[in-house]
Amino acid sequence: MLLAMTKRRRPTAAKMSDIANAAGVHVSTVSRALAGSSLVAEDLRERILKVAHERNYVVNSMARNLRLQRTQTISVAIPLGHEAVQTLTDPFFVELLAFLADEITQRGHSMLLKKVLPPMSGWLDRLIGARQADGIIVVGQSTEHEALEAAAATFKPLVVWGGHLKQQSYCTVGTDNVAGARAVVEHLIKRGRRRIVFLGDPSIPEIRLRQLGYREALKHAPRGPLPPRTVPARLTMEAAYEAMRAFIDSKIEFDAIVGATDVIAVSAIRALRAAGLEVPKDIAVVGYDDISLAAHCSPTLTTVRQDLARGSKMMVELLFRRLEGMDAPSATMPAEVIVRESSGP
Amino acid sequence: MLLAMTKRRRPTAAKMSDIANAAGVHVSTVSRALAGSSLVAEDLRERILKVAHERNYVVNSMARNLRLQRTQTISVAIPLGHEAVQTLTDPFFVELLAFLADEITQRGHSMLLKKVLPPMSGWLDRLIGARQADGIIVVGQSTEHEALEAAAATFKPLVVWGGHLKQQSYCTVGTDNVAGARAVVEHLIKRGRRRIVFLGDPSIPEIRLRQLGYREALKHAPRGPLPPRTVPARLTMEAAYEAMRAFIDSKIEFDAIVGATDVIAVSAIRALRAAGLEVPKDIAVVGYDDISLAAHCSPTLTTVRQDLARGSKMMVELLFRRLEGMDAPSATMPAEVIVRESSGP
DNA sequence: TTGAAAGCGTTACCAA
DNA sequence: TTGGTAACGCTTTCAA
Repeated sequence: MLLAMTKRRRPTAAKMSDIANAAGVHVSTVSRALAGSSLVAEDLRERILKVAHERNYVVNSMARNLRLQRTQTISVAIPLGHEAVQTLTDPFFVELLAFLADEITQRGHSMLLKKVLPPMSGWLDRLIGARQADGIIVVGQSTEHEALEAAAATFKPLVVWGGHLKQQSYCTVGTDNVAGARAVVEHLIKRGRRRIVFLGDPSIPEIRLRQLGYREALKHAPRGPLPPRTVPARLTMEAAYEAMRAFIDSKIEFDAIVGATDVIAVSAIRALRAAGLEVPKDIAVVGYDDISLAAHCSPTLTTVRQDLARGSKMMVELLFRRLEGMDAPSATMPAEVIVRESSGP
Repeated sequence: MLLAMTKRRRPTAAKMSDIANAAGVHVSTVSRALAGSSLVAEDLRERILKVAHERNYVVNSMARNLRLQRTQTISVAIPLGHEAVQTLTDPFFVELLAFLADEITQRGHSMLLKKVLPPMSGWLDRLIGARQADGIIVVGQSTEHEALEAAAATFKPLVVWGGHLKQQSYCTVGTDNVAGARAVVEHLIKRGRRRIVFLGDPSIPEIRLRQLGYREALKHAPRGPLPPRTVPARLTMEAAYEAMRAFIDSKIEFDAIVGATDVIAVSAIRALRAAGLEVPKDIAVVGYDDISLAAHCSPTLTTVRQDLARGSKMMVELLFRRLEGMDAPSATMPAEVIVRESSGP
């Protein structure tokens, strides 16, 4: 009685056997008709389709999935093991998601979005084991390199956006972080900057590779090696702002900042200005990603562009190749320096 | 033979009966043990859990869903019937998605992301009928007011982000578009602007409500009514830029632009500058949404803030209430004017 | 060309 | 407290 008041059943949806009864045939015939099998007579098929349409019938995907042992779904997982705040804020990832949704939808699959928060233990095995999806795309390696490495040994339909590391057996798609970072730092050196600081968290593989490129550029500076310096900064606006502010307070001299991401770079600019420093006059700043904000912030941000449309298309393509049992190797795409105002004249 | 070369089976995952065999009990006992039922003896439960853990067992969600008649999944659908380009680009929606992912995950559900592209016919019935999700959140009414109205009659667990229209039976969450737009236009009037143009596509319900607020503000201007003028502009950066450019070319005089969204406002600023006009000196510009770009673009954008964290929390809360069979009415949240540089001194 | 029946991996009811 | 069994709604093999 109480139950009847709080719980209310929604109208039971039609199932295939209902359609079969209404059309005066067996369920198996309806199944064949709906699948467009050539076995069922043309006129009968049309009659069945009409009945199904009239009753708004849609095949129950739970039953269908169980029977067919596939879900027509791709899981997109975002590990946030490294984030201070556990919310998905970086526009880069979010833009990437939108592109992935496009590509996955286009192939007639659904996209299941999974945020993964600490404690991280066993998340990938659970995700694979639950069989909610036919394949998995992981956006960003975060702190999960080892988990990915372990899973890839037995689970093939797995593609990761991130940095390509040496001795890595899972499939990654990403831009050439080392070359991209090196190029943008070389650009800073060309503009006369000598005390260039890297702002970012090198415990994340992609960031680590960018740091590597940064160091290479300094080491091979045309007028002799320049000293490297890394200031750790997490990926959120607030954390990066704080890190920049603390570094300014330390009174160490510098004339340029290499943000590990655009979000970090933009936050650094805000902190620099708050401290009375001018960008790019006093301090030049560059970022990485070319999120849409980069072209619209003030000053506009010199950065390294990652082609997300291409990247997401590539990831989905590789994943589907793997779903078909074929091998699909990692792919590294070129990164392009986009020169704007923040790196100075 | 050829098949064997191209298709490769992944290692068959353990199922519940495997665990049952290994532990020397019946499947039903394993099921109970895994569910934490008090019926199964403590020591036996632990033995079963250990066996399951050793073999990395995870319950197959396809089978579980079918049996339980629920999916622990929420579909988030984004109708793009109105978009020129069919890709999900508006940062506002994308930020909203991120928050929704947070809220849905927190309640132990998965989030299924669905873009809906033209032709739109029947998409909602299909989405409901397929039973891939227990409930549905629709982000933006787009052109789909009627479809929503029809579906809401029989399907309760449906919540829509968008404008609250009169005589609407489906559940919406959104900010008070009329009041928000009215307030920001009143702000422009206070700053001395007299020829204020609305830039946006009023065929979308939310935008239509903002246009209404805009008109109200003009009508009740303190020194007598001001003339309204709407320039239609679709929601993408490119379309808005083009629309603004064309309007500038028309030589009609104006001194302020009300962008229906921040994306439109930012694009308008770009077009105005390209035409040699200064913002805010020659033309004041305001937007709507307060996406993160608004605080960082140049000049910074005066806009109407929608609290997305609160909005998404509200949507998910209402949806879950509806899943439990309770009624849950629409909710309208206040909108707040954020004054920045683009509206002038 | 159609019908009957088995089976996908769970959970829940009924017996023991 | 445990085991057996039916059922969730569909697809597919085998018979007719």
